Amino acid sequence: MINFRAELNQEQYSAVTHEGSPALVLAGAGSGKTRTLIYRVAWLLDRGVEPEAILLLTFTNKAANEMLERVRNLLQLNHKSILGGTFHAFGNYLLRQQPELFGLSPNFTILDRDDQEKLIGSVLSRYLKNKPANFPKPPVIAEIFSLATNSNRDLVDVINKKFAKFKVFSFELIELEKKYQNAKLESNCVDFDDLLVKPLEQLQKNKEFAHKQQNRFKHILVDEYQDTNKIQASLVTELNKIHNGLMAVGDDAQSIYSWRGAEYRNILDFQKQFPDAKVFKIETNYRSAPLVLEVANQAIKDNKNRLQKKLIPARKSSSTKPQIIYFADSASQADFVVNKISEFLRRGINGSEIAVLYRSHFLSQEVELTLQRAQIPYRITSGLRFFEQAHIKDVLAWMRFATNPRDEVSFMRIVGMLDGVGPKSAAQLWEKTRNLLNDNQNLRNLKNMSGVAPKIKTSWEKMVDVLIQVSPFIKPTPPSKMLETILKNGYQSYVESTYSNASSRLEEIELLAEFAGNFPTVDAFLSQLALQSNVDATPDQDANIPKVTLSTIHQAKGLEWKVVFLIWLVENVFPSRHSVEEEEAIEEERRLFYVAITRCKDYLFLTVPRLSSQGFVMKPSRFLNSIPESLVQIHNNFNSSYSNSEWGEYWH
DNA sequence: AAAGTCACACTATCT
DNA sequence: GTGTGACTTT
Repeated sequence: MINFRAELNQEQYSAVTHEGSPALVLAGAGSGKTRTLIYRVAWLLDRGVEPEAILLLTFTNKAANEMLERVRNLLQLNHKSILGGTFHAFGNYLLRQQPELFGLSPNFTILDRDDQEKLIGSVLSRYLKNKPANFPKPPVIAEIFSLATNSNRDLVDVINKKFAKFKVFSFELIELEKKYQNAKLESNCVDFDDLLVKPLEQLQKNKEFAHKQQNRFKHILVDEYQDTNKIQASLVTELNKIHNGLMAVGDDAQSIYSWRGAEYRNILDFQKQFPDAKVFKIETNYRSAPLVLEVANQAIKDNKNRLQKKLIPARKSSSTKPQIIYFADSASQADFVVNKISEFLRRGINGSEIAVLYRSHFLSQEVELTLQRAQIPYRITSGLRFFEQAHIKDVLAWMRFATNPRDEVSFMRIVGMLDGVGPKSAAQLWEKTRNLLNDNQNLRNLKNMSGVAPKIKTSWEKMVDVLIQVSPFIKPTPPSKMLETILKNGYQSYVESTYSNASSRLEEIELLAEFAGNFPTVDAFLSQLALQSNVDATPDQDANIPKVTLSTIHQAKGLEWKVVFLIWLVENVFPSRHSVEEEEAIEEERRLFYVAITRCKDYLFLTVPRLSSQGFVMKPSRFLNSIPESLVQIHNNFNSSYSNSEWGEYWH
């Protein structure tokens, strides 16, 4: 049905139709990497491979869904049975199939980073009654644990190399880690890392389980392979053992997640790992104008650790040069960006074709405010995920505890909302609750629990009543109904009396309830939320209005826009001050710079504010030095006022 | 002693 | 917007 030869270029075609051994596809930015993967899936199906035998692992769930959707359109078929999503979502899938195999009850819940920190905090306060001064706080501890897991290294090794100032606490941290692992099991909870580690453990030691999975997946397709970590690479290696049908797609120049354990060496070492692997290179870039591409090529050239690979433009050259613009301060930078955006909009470019990118979330503020003042619609990928806001987490805590009454973190969150209950009494109540529910998880037992202080007795009983009403054990109700019950029986009035912006928070809970309507069971609903990335989940009331995008570079991965503004190109911001000490870290920042530039199709603006808000002079980013002046237009615009006419020449 | 409240600082990057 | 630390109230 599909004419693969006609619809793909030669490079893509060879990769898509490869057979008989693992394949590594080195696909430069904008080279049709996604297209290649989609046609690969279509080709496999076309050749009669059963959809159940295909596993598609991507960096976000959204990417997987979009790809599968495009495959369906391509083949005009309905393949619901292809498994696709993030490694974590896949891990969750395996765990849900046979929870007992992994030491879990079927109703286990997933801890996000915030929950993880809370659990570590409560284990810590039980374990170390008097914390030594300078003992790391839960967020840092979580980072240490997680990095060790994801890079498959010893805790001590990670502490010595990356967290040297906590060397003196190595012993305590090791103990704490064991207790934390234990606490998760007792809570019947898993964290993100468990979603990878637990399946890998079973694949390595449980022959029967391994065999079943290895047999099932004849073709494993992995996107963004440069950002997989050791555990993920091992997972893939194990799953690949019988059918050997692995195809990994990636670009070592775009590896930007080493700080969470990603190993771009997984790409460099691919042929060592799979000796019969075939390597394909896709180097024709369809996305960017040649000058933009040349800037990108120049930007990355100073990196030593990389595979030699160049991007060749497919597009014809245009006269528009990328621009580097210096401003007096960040306020005039923001003014310029917004003025320029209005100009593009006036000239008929759709808002959804424009993006403002930056190194860290907080850098978006000025531009965001200026856009608001100019009444230009935008969407922003905030640091805080929608599902991680306090009020959302609150209602979810009710649902989670009702679903999994061993979930300590959720319990603490709920009782913490009762008037007169703080951390101390919450911990005491948890001890009692845990003992009471130990042999019988019937929430009704909590109603008359002894030792509940008189002043909270009434609110405690009310709380238990709500939990009983929504308990899936007592009577299963759809998640949207559960939310409604929780809201009506107290949470709504809690929000109203707690937050000044209660109405907008309640609206968001409404939105959540609507979303919950898509899920028949709580388990499905809750795990979906935990696994959803920020990119997947931007609730949008008026999705039809085109919006300018504000995003971190990390979250912009894989996306493209006609117009890209890359702002705050200043030393210690980009590259970040945390990276300037180490060459490896600088190389990663440079890759990030490269990712940012290669998002752009036509109009690229690199902007530099010269004075900080405190008035001291900032140094322009070193990355600008690697761009030859001949490739760009440079503007010095130190006066905060600039005339629009000055930019007129830009519009030829 | 625990809970509540207020002022203040300050932002890595994320599944 | 959130987390923290100092202060006041229960």
